[in-house]
Amino acid sequence: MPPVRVRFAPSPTGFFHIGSARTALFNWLYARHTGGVFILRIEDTDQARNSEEFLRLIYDSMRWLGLDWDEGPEPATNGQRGAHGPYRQSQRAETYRSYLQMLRDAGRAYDKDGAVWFKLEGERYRTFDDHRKKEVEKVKCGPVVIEDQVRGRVERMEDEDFVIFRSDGNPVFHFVNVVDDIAMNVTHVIRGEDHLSNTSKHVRLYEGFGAQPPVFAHIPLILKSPEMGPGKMSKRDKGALIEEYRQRYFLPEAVVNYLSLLGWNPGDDREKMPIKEIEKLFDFPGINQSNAKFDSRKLDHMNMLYTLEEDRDRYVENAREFADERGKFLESQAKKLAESHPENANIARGNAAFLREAVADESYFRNVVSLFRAKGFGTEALFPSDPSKSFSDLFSATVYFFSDEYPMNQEVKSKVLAKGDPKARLDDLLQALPGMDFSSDLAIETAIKDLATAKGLGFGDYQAVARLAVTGTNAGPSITSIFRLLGKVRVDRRLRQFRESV
RNA sequence: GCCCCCAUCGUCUAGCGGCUAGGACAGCGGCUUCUCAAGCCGUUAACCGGGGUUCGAUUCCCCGUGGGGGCGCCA
Repeated sequence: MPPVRVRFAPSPTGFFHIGSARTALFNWLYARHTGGVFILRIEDTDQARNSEEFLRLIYDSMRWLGLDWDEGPEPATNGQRGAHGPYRQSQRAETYRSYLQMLRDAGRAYDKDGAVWFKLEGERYRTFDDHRKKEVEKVKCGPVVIEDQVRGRVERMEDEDFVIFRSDGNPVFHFVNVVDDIAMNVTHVIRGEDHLSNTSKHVRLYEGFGAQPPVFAHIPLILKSPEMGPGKMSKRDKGALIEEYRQRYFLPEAVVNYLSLLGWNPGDDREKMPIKEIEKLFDFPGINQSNAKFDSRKLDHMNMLYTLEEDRDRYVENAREFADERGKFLESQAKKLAESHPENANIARGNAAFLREAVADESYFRNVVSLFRAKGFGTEALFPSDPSKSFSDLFSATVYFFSDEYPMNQEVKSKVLAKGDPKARLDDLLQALPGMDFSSDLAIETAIKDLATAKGLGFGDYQAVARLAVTGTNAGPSITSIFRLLGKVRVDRRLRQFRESV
């Protein structure tokens, strides 16, 4: 058995979306599973629609996901890695020319209407095509038989010559795809089911070159979730772009784990698995035949599982980076808005300044972020997808840690104030505060419990009103941690201020 | 219109002729903790329909229906 060589061949004509990522992942997994070679090949023959920016996004997204390639472009050096390059089709014109000559020499290519066509073998006849509303020439030949590793035996008739070089002189997808797979010794083609119908063309081309077709594995597509409507996931659908998850600081392991489960499973109940485990178990028999609908809630859940066990330092680093990025974004917004909407510009500038201050005290920032990490913050709550809500994120959830100007949730306020005797509880706390030990969560908890016991009450009678006073809301970390991080001075000031307002 | 693929809870799926049809997400109910989460316990929910084959079909075959994809000088 020759070593496995698989490839992922995206074209840089748009954002990198989860369908592409999943195809890349399955190829990568198969290479790693078999100890084979994973090739990245850029299919950029359509100059009109290509862009260097989208190309960069492919590299970045793949690296973020951890899908390293053994052969392919070397973007850092503008070079190539591997012996079968170049790996950008825009640089392979010579190869295509010589392969075309092979076809011409074998009498399998001819010119028509300025384009070059691939010639099928068989008896010819003309017929009217209803769909295309024109007469076409068909060729009588046997069906193409594909032994697909996922679909099983698939037969399809390929009965029309097709274009392999456009009249503008550029080769078309079917041609370059097959030529490169031959030239790069690709042994297994793993791609989306939308290519299944194309495969008959490809097999005919392999035959035309006298080459052995690779093993095909057509994997199921990722469809929209029911609430998004019918059809397959497209770049416009919410949650379709890998870039979005990166910007929202999803953990790439979580995204990869979720994606691996879309159309594949290990054959048992396991879902959350380290990538090494997935590598070990991944193989064609585990791949499903039916399409899978995308479910963002399950992805969120997977991300939460990873977040909860995420290494603390990296989590804090991510938060810091987020604050930094968001700060820059806000500053640039402020600059843009300065003349047209000065008020909004001021808000943006203020928020940016806030973020700068928040990260300035490193250990304090670290402590605050860690508190939220322990609560599984990591998805929408922490890093929202909607940039217009520029402040409804970690820093709206934590604003009271960094500023005395935190919003008071009026709904929560009226609810909390309606229960028991909040004013008395605030007075109790203010009175006990000077003597309280703030050295640890446990010490604070003990102090509040002692106070409650002395008054014939429970911890909860103090928790809600204290939380409201110092945070303005009813959600967040434990009140003891909040007290400890804020420190006695600020707690005292806020309790006092709040007491006066009620 | 033609061709190809697919079909188990709302969603991801296990099942590979005999199961009380299992798990996960979401939902619902409860417990626990100082709130919100998380966690724990419980619970609602599925074999698309019709024919065969078989002692027996979710499982194999055919038809229908439904879903998806393709039918470019896009990739």
